[in-house]
Amino acid sequence: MVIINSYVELFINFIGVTPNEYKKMGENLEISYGFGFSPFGKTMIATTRKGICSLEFYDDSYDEVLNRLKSTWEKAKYTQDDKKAQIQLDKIFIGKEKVNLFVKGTNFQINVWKALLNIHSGDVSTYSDIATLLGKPKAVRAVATAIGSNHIGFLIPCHRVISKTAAMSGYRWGINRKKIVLVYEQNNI
DNA sequence: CTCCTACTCCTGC
DNA sequence: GCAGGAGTAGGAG
Repeated sequence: MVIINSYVELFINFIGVTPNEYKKMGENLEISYGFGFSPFGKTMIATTRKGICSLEFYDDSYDEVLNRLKSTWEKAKYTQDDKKAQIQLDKIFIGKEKVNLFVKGTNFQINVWKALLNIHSGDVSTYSDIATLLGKPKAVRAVATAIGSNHIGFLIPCHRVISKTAAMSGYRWGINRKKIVLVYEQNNI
């Protein structure tokens, strides 16, 4: 069951490439990344010309999220710009405007991530609902794995997927943060 | 091929 | 209520 309410939401344009497609274009990719703050703590954001390719929360050290960025887009050229990053973060979390996303994943992962975009702010869904939505009701664990490998926090709303028994289940950036994001959204509809 | 998993269901306490 | 096990489909190497 995916509950859909109607209210204004970020308009998200989604471009996905498979690992093979990325191999062909990887050499020319330029990534601008930086560290800033969002309502949910320290945040790293990275963008290409095609769109945002990473948005991750971190607590003490950014080593982990930066390493993950660089291993995902291993052939890209990187420039750091924290000021630009903070401006982007402010637009995302405070304003409401169009956002382009650029992600790398298998077809299965991309389909799962697209499905997440249909869960609106303030609503939640479950892993089995997403699996059913994709026509593979038994692929629950595979769906969960795909959701867990999402690198674009908040914008691809993996925090809106919880387990069927109403437990929060997992979150890459900490269960506690998952709760905080959900409460924040329910209060900001 | 052999692992592993941000799941779910069913049991038995 | 909680703990443990089986079933499960895909992904990663």
